[in-house]
Amino acid sequence: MICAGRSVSNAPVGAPAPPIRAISVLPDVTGIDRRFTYLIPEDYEGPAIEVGDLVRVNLAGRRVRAWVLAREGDLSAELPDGVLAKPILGFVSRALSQEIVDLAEACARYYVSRLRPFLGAGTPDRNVRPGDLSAAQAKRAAAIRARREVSAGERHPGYRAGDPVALLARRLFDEGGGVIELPPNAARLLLVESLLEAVMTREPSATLLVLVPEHRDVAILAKHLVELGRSCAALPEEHVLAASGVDVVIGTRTALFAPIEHLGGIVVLDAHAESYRDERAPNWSAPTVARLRAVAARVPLILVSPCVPLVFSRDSEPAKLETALARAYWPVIETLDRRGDDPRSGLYATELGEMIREALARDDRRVAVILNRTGRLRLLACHFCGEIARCEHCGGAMHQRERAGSGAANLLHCVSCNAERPELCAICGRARLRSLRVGATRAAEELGAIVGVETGLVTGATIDEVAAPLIVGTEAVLHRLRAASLVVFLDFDQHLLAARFGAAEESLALLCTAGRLVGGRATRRADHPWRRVVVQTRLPEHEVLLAARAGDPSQLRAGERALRRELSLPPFSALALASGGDATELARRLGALPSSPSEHRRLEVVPFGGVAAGRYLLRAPDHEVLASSLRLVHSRELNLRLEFDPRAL
DNA sequence: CGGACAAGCTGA
DNA sequence: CAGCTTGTCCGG
Repeated sequence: MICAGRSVSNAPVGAPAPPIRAISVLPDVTGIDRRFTYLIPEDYEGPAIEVGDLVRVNLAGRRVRAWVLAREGDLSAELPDGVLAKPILGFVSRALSQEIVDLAEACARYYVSRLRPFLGAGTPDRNVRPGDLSAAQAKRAAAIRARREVSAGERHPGYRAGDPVALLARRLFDEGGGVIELPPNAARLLLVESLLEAVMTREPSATLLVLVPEHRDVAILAKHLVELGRSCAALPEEHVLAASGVDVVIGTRTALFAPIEHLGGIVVLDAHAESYRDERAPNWSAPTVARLRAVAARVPLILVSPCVPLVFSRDSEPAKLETALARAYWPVIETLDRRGDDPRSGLYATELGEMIREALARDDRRVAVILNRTGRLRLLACHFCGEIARCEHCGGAMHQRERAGSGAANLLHCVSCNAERPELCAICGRARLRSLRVGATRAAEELGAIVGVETGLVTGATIDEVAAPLIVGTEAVLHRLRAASLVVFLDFDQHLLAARFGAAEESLALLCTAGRLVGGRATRRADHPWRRVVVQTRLPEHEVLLAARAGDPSQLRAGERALRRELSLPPFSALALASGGDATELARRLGALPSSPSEHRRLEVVPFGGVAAGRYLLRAPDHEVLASSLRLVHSRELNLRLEFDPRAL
């Protein structure tokens, strides 16, 4: 037991000891993730230090930032013998709040993870001085005054309290939250507006937190809401404003960690979107964290999606619009059945060129053509003997690579071992190879020639604005354009047949995204009959295509639900992938856990990708069983990565 | 993470 | 045995 006060205080013997101001902090240093006790010096003159603030401390001789996790009156119980708490070096920034620190701790527990990634997610990029808050509050007061002047007649022209979308949202909010299946072209702004009304009816000063998948959507939605006279903080730029109390806070997944003084509800738009999942460990996903926050704050959570994944509708169907109405908001989807086509016609159905030419001629909007493969030729075969071009060293498929300088012969390049050789067949030695699978780069060249217009290429790597009327590329195209007359999927079977159990849901999501660009069936018919989504496929009767054409994903979901229940796949089980140096040790410890009484609650540990890979797939009946087992055996000294709901499956 | 320190290796 | 590398531990 120590008296840390002695190290900082010269209080005379016999006088009452001054209060010890100790704080518990977590340093912002990777690989530490431990709490340390520091003191606020007696002569400290900076701003009052609160839970969630960033302070600077001296840790093992280094000056580092650290989050304040708790204020402790008495540190005698916390410190081991002989350890003296050091004073903090100063205040750095306001960052989080008690609620967000609690949320981060709940997340770390849920994902059996370190705390630092979650604290980091909510911390603003730029330091916030305590004084900045009052300026933001002044701005908020102005915004509220402005809002009072908005009369009912000045509302968004589309807003009607009796609109089916508004009613649906209102009903779900009043029931305490839930899932809404909102078709691709139904007004999301109307839904948000309705939820905002609901929040403010319940508590006028409360804030609605709105999540969107991409940063681009933040500005668009925020602009609309401001036009409606709502005070609105767009994250991450307006972190301070969000903390000061506004009607709406909008942001991408990190907005879940925004300090909001009085949260009234959370809505996650396009809850199916993959960008809601952090690709870095601990791979947290926004709908899951949104649920943790909503439960802690006791506010409704509304998940909205045109294609509600099974994880959000395991046992019951989402709330939805009446079928005929929903159908009107779905795009026209047309399939080009390629089964009968001559295989030599390549990637393009005979009528495709004419379809694109018509859309370009009759519409100001651009045409988007999607092929989700980058590069030129992804799989090559000898024109004469049919042998696939493979690497002599590792046997992997070789791709075509352009050689620097024009006119030079192409080289074949092995993606896995980097070997190169001239473009010759390894078996018969002849130099004529043909492509079995064409990449987006090559498709852009070919389509440009077929249609006879300027063609732009967009992939995930494209940075510049692309102005061409015909855009060819990977699905990055769908996120780049705001509207299109025609969207073509050149090889949709690649998505439908992907060897992942989520492939069907992801394929439907692609059609929904494309459907937003071309608009709904109801608005299209008379004036823009060519606006549609065209899908080239050899599987025109695939249930994904049937569901999309019917504008009703519930039939697809019913099939998936039965299948996944049968196979005990999520959401009828919980999965995690353990990898890294000590994954084998983790697997051993999990295997040694005493099995619980009822057999079905057992945890399965299966080597993944071969025993030698040192990766293990963990399966339990539900997340809580999985996480609590992992919490029992995981410890700080184990070097491993845990990925819940792994994507690679 | 990165500094401190201990253990292990090398050359004179 | 100094001088160096490598490995392990720990931070308040």
